[in-house]
Amino acid sequence: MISAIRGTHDILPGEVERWQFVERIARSLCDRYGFAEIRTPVIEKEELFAKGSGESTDIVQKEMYAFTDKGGERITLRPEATPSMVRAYVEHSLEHALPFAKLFSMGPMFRYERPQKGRQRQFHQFDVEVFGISDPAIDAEVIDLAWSLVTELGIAQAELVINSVGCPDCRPKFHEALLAALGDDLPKLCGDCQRRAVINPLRIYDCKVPADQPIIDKLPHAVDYLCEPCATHFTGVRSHLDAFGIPWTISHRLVRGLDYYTRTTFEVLGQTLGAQNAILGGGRYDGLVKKLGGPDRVGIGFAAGIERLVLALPESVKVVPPARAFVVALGEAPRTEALRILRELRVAGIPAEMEFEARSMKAQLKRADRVQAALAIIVGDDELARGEVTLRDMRKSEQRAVARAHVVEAVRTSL
RNA sequence: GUGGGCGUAGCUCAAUGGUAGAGCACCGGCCUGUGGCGCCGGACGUUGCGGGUUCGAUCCCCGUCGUCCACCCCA
Repeated sequence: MISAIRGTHDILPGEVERWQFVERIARSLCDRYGFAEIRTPVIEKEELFAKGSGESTDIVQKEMYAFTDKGGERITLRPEATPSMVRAYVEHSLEHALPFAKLFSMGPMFRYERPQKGRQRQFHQFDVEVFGISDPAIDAEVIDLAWSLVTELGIAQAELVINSVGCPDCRPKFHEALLAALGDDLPKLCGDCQRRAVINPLRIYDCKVPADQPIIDKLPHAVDYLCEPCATHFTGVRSHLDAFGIPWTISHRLVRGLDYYTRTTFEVLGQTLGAQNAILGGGRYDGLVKKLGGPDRVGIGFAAGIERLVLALPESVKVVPPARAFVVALGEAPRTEALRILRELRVAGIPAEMEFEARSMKAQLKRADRVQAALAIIVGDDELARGEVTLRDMRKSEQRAVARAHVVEAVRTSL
């Protein structure tokens, strides 16, 4: 037997309805908030992510499905959406057509990691990006969309955390302060932290080693070292969120693992996801468009893990299939007529099914029951002779004769 | 990449060093043209794969693959 590749999954009927529910709400929200859909390729040049996501990130260093194609080009399956969105924005000069571009996309992402709860090698993201708007109101709008997604899906016990990581002007000062405060304690931290101190001191806040926590708890906070514009921006974001009535808390430890973030960062954390508790995460990336060869336009966005949304969905989300009819045929001549009825119903827009194997009426009705058919249309020699069918209401267990010519109308009114 | 748990019927799981069983699901009968409930019957397994120990392995050992959880990282 050939099985699916490790870390990839088939989404089967019964499960896929929950996905469709999530996707439906996401699209509906984008409609309401004025976001347009964009679809970008699953494969990109490797350098897009080396430059975009950041050479130092784990995603680029060890998690990309990168390979050389038959033309000798370095290609990768996309590990995240943002660089692709930026590339498309730059490549098509969307700053002209869409000066204030509000875009969304959904699709598979790929990271070579060890699978666990809420983490697959092929996973799916709902991704939202805005280009060209720097007002803190847009930060709040993007966060509002993210929060509305979670609440409209009925995900309980979700928590919104925000932070500001500053900009290239003020972050060096914060890094300095961080290292100064660390001082003699630095050698006491874990190996990962020692490396972070050199590459990206901010990410010391990501550390979960228990022994390091007392030291990290005493470190200065990024928000206290923001430059004037960044501080004003962050205050604006918070007051807009308050105006929207969205509950937030500041997490000084929310620094995120991608290099491009500036100013606002945020995550929504869930309860039912095991160790992978981030349902969605994002932030502002004001230098990224320019870095990828585009105009100097700001950006902000987030990505939500669809698997994680589905995991966090309440059990009670059961998608009820539309009412349907089931055609039952008894014998050869009735079967031909039954097939015509089946097609008439479908052409008329009525979901209808039929058992094609010549089985007993009992078996056919059992099948009708299995597919939760609301109506059975029974066609046998008796009905054929009278120019009728028997219309059985499966829920009420009542049935009546209906003229052959009026079958579609009778079914439509009885469903 | 590291650590641990688990791989037995389609699904959920039992069992024993002497060649496997239940519940659900499936098919049929009771009901010769009437589903759900009930009763009766049927079909279904190279016990993940490879090797080793043993007279004999589903069980013990080694390897491998898969899976789950955690670290790491992140959606």
